[in-house]
Amino acid sequence: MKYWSQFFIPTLKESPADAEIASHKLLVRAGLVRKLGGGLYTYMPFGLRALQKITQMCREEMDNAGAIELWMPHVHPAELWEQGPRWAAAREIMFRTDNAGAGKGRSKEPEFVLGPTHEEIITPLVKAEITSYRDLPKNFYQIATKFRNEIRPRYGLMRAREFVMMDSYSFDTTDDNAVTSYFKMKEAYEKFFKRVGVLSIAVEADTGVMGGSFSHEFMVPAEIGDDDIIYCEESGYAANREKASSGIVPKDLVDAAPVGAIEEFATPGVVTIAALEAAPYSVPGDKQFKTLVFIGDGKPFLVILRGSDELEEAKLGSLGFTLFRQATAEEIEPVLGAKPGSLGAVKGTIKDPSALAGVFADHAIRLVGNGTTGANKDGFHVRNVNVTRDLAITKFGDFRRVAAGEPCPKSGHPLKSRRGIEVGHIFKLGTKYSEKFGAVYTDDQKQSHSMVMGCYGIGISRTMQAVIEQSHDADGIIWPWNVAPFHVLICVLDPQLPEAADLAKKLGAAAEKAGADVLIDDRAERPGVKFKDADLIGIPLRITIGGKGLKEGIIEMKWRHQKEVVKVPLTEAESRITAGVTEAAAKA
RNA sequence: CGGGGUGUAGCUUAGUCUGGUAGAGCGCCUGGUUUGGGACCAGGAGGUCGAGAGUUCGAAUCUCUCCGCCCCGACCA
Repeated sequence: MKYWSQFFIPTLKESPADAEIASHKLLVRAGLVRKLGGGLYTYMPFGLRALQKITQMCREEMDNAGAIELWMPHVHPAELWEQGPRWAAAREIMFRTDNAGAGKGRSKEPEFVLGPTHEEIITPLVKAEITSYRDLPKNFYQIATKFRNEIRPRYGLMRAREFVMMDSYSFDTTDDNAVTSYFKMKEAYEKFFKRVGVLSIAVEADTGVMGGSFSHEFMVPAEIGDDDIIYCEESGYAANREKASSGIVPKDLVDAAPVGAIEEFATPGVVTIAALEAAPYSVPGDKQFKTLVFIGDGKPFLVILRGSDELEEAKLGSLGFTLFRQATAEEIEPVLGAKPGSLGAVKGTIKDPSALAGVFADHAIRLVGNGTTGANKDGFHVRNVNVTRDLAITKFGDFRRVAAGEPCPKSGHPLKSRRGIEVGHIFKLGTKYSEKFGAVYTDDQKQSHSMVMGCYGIGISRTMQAVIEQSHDADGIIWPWNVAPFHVLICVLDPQLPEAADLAKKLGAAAEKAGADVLIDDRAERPGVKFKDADLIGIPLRITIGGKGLKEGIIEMKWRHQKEVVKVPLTEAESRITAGVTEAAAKA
């Protein structure tokens, strides 16, 4: 039982100028956090209570799923990262120090990084400690502060430079077992988010810089989310837009028959899809081929899409390049023979085909048939281009961005889209890290194999804010029971009256006995201030004790998520509160 | 990193264009009146106007440099 006057909840009437979204404003107004700098926040006593409840539930669900908690350093020798498979990509977001050894008599100054995640730490550890199949599987986790030098911190705790994350790493003997471990985690995550009281949906996701074979993200639907979720209510299909595919290309597609030979024609000044769609050319976007040039690990490669489609750049990750980027006009011309706007992939028109690392085509271009594309000659295009006859495709793949309204790949119903906040992510990694670091085990046939890994993360601090984003109204936060910093708020309107103070203490003790965390507002404030603050900080159950009510022989009960104020006779107060607490806890 | 914006008291801000003693609301302190949805009256404290340089008799205001913060894009839990 805490007394407000002894505790510390600095509430604000006005929103801070730098807060844009509801949850960020409320975090600050309700006294949960204070900002130190961009993406850096102090968890105030009141906010820390919510964070710790989330942490504890996460710990319990991980333990229940058989994972084992440990604690790893957050200062890492950069060497380890250099040995790992993603130094080039990851160093961008890491806080680094290269003068940690300065003035200490070392000839070479070691470089250190602050850990953004721990694959590079856990894998060498497991390599050293586990060598036998008898010790597998294992899943290690920690709940700790992570550091990422975000290019743009945003929305309070949503994207911070320093944040609390649960990260977990599984090690298995075989691919099948790794899949089992993966789905055990998926189940643990679902239980966790349910306990937190936040609606989250698992969607298929891109593996990004993490690498690995498949992956799910846990998304909290919210308008302000950074991600697009593509989903289908009929089939249950749901995926991050970066990963989503659609059924726009029929499985039994037969390519259109060529209507004639390729024919070059002059298109002076035409360098966009739209310009070719216009008169006098009038070639619809979906009858054009769009040719994009990228540089992958130093070599150019082509991506071909329908003119009407957009590239989903994340999907190029499946091509296996460590680093890739768009090519510049200067890099393009010597290889293709023309500037952007007149590019194509028709056999024989590419100036230097041997320079290319590959020509990758989206499946949907097979819908084109007798299409038009650049001639690799400035100011010229070619028509009657057909995929199998005229293009030298290295590999087909899914590279286009899916739009809402396209058919679901499973049911064929129109796909929908909505925004979401990513609060958790699970990856089946495979052997990418274990091979690199030599994490092998010996099986019962004395054979040596790389361990099969998975890695899993939950943004604990981000989840706290996602809860607020999903559960608030115009007056303030509406905490779900299990994450509420306190469950019961006893507003004592006349704290100077001994009978009111005594009753608050007695009812608080009863609520505590029933399992609730209790806060008593004993401040010498006017009732209006107390009610406004009560709504703002969002404690689920409010009990009001006032001099007026005491004379009538009643107190009041009000749930934050309901409008009604219920008058309760003093004689029933204790039992009604106990019953309310018990019921709310059972439902949560 | 590219584009846009912004910086004045603990918080929200006016004043900047057109240079001339730095203002308000909230919050805070003192006294009084109030007392069931952010009360009222009287008094008070609190500012190197983000930092530095320059122009000027005089700079919050004009110029330059730097820094912080916010928004849009790429990245992420």
